[in-house]
Amino acid sequence: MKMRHKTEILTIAGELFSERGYHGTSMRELGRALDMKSASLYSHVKSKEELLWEIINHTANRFLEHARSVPVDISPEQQIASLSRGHLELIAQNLHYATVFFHEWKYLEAPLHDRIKAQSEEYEAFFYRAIEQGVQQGAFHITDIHLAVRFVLSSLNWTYQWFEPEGDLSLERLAEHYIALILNALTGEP
Amino acid sequence: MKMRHKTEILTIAGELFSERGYHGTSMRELGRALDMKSASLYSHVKSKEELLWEIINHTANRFLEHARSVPVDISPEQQIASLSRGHLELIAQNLHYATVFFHEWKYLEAPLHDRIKAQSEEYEAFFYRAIEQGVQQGAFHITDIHLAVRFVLSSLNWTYQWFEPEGDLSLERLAEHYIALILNALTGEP
DNA sequence: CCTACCGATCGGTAGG
DNA sequence: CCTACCGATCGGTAGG
Repeated sequence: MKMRHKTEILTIAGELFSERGYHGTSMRELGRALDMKSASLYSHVKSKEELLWEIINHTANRFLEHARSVPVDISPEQQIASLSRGHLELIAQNLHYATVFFHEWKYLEAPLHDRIKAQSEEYEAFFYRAIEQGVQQGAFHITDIHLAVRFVLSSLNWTYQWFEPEGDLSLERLAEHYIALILNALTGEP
Repeated sequence: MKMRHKTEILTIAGELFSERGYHGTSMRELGRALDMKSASLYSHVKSKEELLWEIINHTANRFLEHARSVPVDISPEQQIASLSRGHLELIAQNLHYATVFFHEWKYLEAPLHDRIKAQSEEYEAFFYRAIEQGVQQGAFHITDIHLAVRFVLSSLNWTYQWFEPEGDLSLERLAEHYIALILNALTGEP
């Protein structure tokens, strides 16, 4: 009859949702993983969707927090490097949450879905402005900044699909190589 | 009482699975979208998972077919360009199937899962060999080819998450810009 | 945190 | 392709 904290429930929910999907995980399975009855979960959350929302919203906030912490008075290259490194670290160090975030956010109901969408756009704007600065300063050679933002974020996001925290490839090495590839892509002559 | 073809069922299943997920779509919903009872679906397929398998296997085969059709006696740059263009075309022109492929393949049962995994590795090898050739010829400056393959495929794969076939951005323009960014990334000085 | 339970829905089958 | 139906499971509530 030991009491659970909400964060403990969210952690296990993140594991199960990332492995089997939100719709593929039942409250009974989650209860079983926590050694409690599914009915007891409802004293911590008011619905299954609340679990999904908390995982996704928490992750979105962490992405935004990091982006806001990147200085804007460093070079565009350094901004892109810092944004990219933070992005990869967040994914690699919170693989379950990141997987749920990327994989399941579209299953949130409309108002919540829209809030995440707005946060994503705010987040992308940090990449946009860094690349824009780089173009203005002549460091980057990009004719479609929006497309370049998509390209950079695509290469970073997909990491959740294959990265193994216990594998041979360290996060440091991954980040170093990816940042080099991204900066090459942005600076290359047209 | 009009008869349905299996491809028609698969097309609608692809739409529903891509929008609501495999676990989030019921056979009754699929039947409703096809104007038939869910029980009747079982004269076409033996299980819900067969629908998922056919969509994913068909998509995997099309990816492989294109990769095999790319000549190996053209320059590494041209090989990467052709592989990338084909990849983007396949996603953009089969957005529902591609979404199901990327999003739901992990929900296949182990033996089917393994077959798709093997096909994915075979597919990645085409990118690997093209980049390897480019490195040997001095055109690409890459120290970790596996990581470069991941990077390239990541940037391409994520397209299914945001591309709108009816939107302002044409497939041609997308492919042109992405190929330039990818080749920049691979050729850039270290 | 539990037991007991609700109506709804699930994938799938029998038999025509 | 249909009607009728199966046992299992779903998210969630009542009441303690």
